[in-house]
Amino acid sequence: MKKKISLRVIRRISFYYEALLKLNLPETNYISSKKLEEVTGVSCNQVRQDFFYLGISIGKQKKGYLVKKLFRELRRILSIDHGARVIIIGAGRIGQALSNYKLFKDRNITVTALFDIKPGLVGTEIGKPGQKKPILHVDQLDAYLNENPDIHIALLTVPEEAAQETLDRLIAHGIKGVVNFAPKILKVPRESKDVQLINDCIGTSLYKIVYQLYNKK
Amino acid sequence: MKKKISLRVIRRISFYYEALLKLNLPETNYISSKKLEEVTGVSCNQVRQDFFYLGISIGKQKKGYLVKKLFRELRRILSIDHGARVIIIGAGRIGQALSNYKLFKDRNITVTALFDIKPGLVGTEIGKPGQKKPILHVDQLDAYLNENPDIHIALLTVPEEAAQETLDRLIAHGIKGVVNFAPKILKVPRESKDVQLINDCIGTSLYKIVYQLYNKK
DNA sequence: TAGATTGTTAATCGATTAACAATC
DNA sequence: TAGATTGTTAATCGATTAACAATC
Repeated sequence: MKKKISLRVIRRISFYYEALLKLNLPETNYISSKKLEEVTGVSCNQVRQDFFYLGISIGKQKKGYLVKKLFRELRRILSIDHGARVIIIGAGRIGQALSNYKLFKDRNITVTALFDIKPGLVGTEIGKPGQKKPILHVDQLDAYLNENPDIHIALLTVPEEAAQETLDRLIAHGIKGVVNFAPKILKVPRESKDVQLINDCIGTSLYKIVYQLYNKK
Repeated sequence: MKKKISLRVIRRISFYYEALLKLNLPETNYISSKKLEEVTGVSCNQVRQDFFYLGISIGKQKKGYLVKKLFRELRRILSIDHGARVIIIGAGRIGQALSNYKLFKDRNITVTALFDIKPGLVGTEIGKPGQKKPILHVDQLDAYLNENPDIHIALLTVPEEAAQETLDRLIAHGIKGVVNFAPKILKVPRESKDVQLINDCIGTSLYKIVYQLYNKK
């Protein structure tokens, strides 16, 4: 029975990893939970709690965590060395932005292709020379996934109205993980419970700001 | 002393609002918490709990909530009738996508202008005819905010490297609420505790999917 | 009336924070 | 040694779920 790891934990783990990337310390240095608090904003107690929960017990009292070892553990947890390959459905502005996302490069995630239905887009390529990604027609999805059996993840950036329908189609084609960026909560059909879906609806957090700003006493 | 309302509650409230928009029921209809569960995926218990917590007690036993009244309450909580006006800092693909975001229109949020530093962008306009928004230079920010004293919210879509610096600058110019979309946790300086900041880092949830997919037993 | 649905309280669950003995 | 920092447990906090009396 696997321990369940919440999105919150994974998100913090990714903060630690990014902070480590950015600090660019020699591999033989040590970094303490206190220092990690400083650079990530996550309390040192939370840092240690996370490490404990995930079974990372590599710290040395008085010193902290060996950068080399910590890197290795974080990479393992985030499955960075798997080098996940993903596709993007919807080649609008958000899809295009994601196709070139620096964050993904740092995590060894490769966008291999985009899919759309717009005649002006389909058949073109985007990205810098040497990293060009084709924009294919959604009808080519099935063939593409057959040719690329290592692709299990899709990022969904189609318009809200097409989102649920497209998700169903992706699942029918065997996709196992989907991140939905449209501002609409999607649901995985009952019969496909093994499919992972995250609703990462862009911009919805704006309403907290609006709420707070207009409800000050 | 104001009750603290978490982002989660506000997000769910926005789901209810959107569901209501989409269902487009006659104002004299009733909608039950059970029906809201069906269309939003939020359990009926949670729906009633939220309404109770927010002081919305307008239900009728056996019927549910009068659509007209419920709309009014949700709009009030989300401050939709305030018609918030916001600016976007960073006119790249994500900034441009947000400037034309359907979700914002539904919520009566208006993007009035974008800011950037790129010579090719500054001075141009984007958006459909009749809704064109200027792209101004970041140096014009101060003057712009003086001319538009009703603008208190900025959406931050600059590259990661420039994010913290730009946030500090926005705060110096009097901005009171910021949503950060860059995949980097930003912090509000200690001396500006009244500024609301939400780190809505796009794409970071992808790591949960990757994690889950590569850690199946 | 019987059935459905609310408002509200209590129980449960999960996540964060605090504390501290162990020890390098 | 004294001080710092870990790993781990316990306490706290907050959010969700369950239950049910009230009542239309």
